[in-house]
Amino acid sequence: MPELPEVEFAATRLREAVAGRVIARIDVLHPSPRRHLPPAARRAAAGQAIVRVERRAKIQLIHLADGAVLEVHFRMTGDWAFSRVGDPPPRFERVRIETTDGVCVSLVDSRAFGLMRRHAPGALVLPPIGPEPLTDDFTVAAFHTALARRRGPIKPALLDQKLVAGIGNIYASEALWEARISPSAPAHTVSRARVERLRDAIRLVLERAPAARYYARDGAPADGAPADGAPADGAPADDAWRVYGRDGHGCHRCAGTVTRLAQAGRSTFYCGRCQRR
DNA sequence: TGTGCCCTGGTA
DNA sequence: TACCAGGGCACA
Repeated sequence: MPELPEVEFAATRLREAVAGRVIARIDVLHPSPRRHLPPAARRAAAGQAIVRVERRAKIQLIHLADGAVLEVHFRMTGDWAFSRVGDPPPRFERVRIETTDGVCVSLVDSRAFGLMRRHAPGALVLPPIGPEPLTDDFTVAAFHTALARRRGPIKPALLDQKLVAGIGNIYASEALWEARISPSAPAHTVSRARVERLRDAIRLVLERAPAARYYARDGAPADGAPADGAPADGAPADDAWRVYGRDGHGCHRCAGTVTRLAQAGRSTFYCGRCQRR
C-alpha cells in the first residue's frame, strides 16, 4: 500500500523520468471516467511541457507549462511504470502518458482505485491536509490540540489526512505499537507526553520505511528500485512490520499476542499487553 | 463519527 | 465462488 514514503519515492522517479519533457498524448485504458482523465482533459494536456512534479501527502502534482496541474493519487495499488513508446504495455496499465521524445509513463493500478484528474490553470484546489510528518510543521503542540478535539479512538484519527498528512492504515498501526498506545484509546484522552511519543513514533516508522520496499503489482521491481529487499510478489518481507498483519503471532516487544481489531472498516493490529489506553 | 461504496486480484 | 483488502469520499 503506497503511503507517504512510497509516494515520495514514486514522485522522485516520475520527476527524474519526465521533468522538462513535453506530453505528446495521454491514453486512458480503464473505463472509469470518474477516476481518470476525460477526453477534453487529455486533449488539453497534450503539447504541454511538464515543468515540475511535487508531492503533498499522498497526492502527486504534475505541473504543466500552461499552469494546469495533473493530480494523481495511487490509492491502494497504484504505481508508475516507465518504458519507451512501442514497448509492450505493463500489466494493469490504467493511464499512459507519452512524451514527444518517446518516454512512456504508465499508471499501473491492479485494483483501479487510483485517480488522475486535471486542474485548469489557477484552479488547483486540494482537500484540507495536515502537516507533513517529517517536517518541523508537525509539532507536538499542534498534534496534541488536534487530537484533543477528536472524540473517537485514536487510530482512525491518524488516518484523517487533515490531522497529519500521509499516514495510512499500516503505519497507523505500526506507529501506535511503537508508541505503546492502544488503538482504542480515545484521541482526546491521550496525554501530551504520549502524543509526543506518538509523534516521534510516526517519524520513526516513516523514516524506517525503505521506500523501495514498495513494488509494482505486476511483480517487477519498481523502476530504479534495488534488487534486494522485498519479495517480488509485492508483499512486504515477513519481518517488515512489527504488528501489521501479525494477528495471532507473538508481540515483538513483550509476551503478548498481536490481535486484529476492526475500526472504521479497517483492520487494526495491536498488542493488548503493551499498548495501553 | 461511523458506514458503505468504489474496484478487482488474490486467497480461502 | 465468496470474501477480503484498502484511501477517500458521500452520506446518514
